[in-house]
Amino acid sequence: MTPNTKDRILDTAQRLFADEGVGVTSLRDITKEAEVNLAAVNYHFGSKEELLKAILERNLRPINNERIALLDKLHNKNEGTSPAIEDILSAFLGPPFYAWAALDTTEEKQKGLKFLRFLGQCHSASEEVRASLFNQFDQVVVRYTEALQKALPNLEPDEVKRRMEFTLGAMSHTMILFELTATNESDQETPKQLFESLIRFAAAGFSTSKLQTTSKKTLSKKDKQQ
Amino acid sequence: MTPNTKDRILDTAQRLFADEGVGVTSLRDITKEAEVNLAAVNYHFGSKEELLKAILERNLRPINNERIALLDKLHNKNEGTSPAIEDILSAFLGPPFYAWAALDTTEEKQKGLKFLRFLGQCHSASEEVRASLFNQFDQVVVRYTEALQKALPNLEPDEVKRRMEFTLGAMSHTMILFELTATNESDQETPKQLFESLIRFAAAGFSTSKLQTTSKKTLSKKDKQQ
DNA sequence: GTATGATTTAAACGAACGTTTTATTTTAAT
DNA sequence: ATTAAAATAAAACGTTCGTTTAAATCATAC
Repeated sequence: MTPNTKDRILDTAQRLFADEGVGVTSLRDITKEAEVNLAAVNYHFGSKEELLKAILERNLRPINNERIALLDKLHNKNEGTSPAIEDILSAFLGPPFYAWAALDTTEEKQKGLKFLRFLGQCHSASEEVRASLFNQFDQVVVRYTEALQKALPNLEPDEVKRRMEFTLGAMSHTMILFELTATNESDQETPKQLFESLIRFAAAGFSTSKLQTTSKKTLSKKDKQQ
Repeated sequence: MTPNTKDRILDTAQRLFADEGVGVTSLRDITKEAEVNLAAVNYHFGSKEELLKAILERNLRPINNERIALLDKLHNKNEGTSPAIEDILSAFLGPPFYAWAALDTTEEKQKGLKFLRFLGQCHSASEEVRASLFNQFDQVVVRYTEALQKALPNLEPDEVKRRMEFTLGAMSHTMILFELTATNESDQETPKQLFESLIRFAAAGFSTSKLQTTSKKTLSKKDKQQ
């Protein structure tokens, strides 16, 4: 309950960043809540930005490692042929959620929720924050995009890239909203259902053929806004 | 090129909010760029938050009005039967993009890009910013969710709600990235293609049946992170 | 026990923030 | 031309920010 100063800062900052956002959370907020001295952040981390990077590093590393490991496992299992779209997406989208679901204590689950929300927010934060996030994340996205392009040979590679962006948007948005559905203790199935729905949604979006046009355009050039 | 003070503030604030984010953009940044006095913001708008609301109001109103009008038109055209999923999604996702594409001058297009990016950022900003955004937007989302639930009677209503959230996430993420693809002047087709891809992606995600399970789980309980 | 390095503490730094105040200029109606 | 209101300008308000400094405390090895 009372770890060393460094971990107290990390835990508290992680929670406040998730709750209030990185930009509006001050070092005074963090150190007061963590019950450590104001100067401790600069002593242990050097600056506020280095603290942010440390939080991202600490939590993202195992998740991204698992993403890569799961993709390798998928490639080994399906020698020669491409894995199923849904399996690829499950390996990509699953780890953050399953890592959270595997947490033991309710206290750890609570902290995990804050971090999922925090991660989702980072996707649309300032350029510096995004840079810290994508430092690790980029390589994972590139590898999964390549796997999806191989699994979808009838789609233009650029179309796969676009659909990967849509999936990333849906994922980050889901992470931000995740806390709202997961805090309801009486319903432990909803979080799992939410991520399974996301995987199915994205898999269907990836799998649709590009030239499918089931209906005509409903917008003409005259329908312009005023 | 040099409108009145009020519009100069609105235009400049819109651009800076989009570029830097709401939280980190100061009134001094805005008034310096707009070449107006610092006190002008509080004189014309009362506060920084009221300025933000004014920007959202000014730009969102026509887009949301068109969304409602297009949905009504769809319902009138398909009397009794539900409109096609892709038509509903096109009516919902199209207006921000088509409003931008209908802008005449490159200067207006540039400002429109900033606003799209700004809008996307607001979706995952602080609670107060989201409140200003959803003040109008909520009613539109509710109406479209109802239309989609009627068009997808085999899906649980909650599943439709979840897929609507996925679509909102993909949309806001796309808006943020939109500027990167649209600023390339040599390629005027890419922005249009991006939104059409989004609509097709979301339509496929909505249309998939809930119980479709094309493959087994790839994650076991033993695969927990360390 | 004493010395040495690591850590914590209290206090202050300069800068930037949103807002307010007061004075000056501009505008428009009589 | 005079007057009242609207708009702009300059300056200062009090707060909060991240960071730094310097002293005090703690831990540990000799």
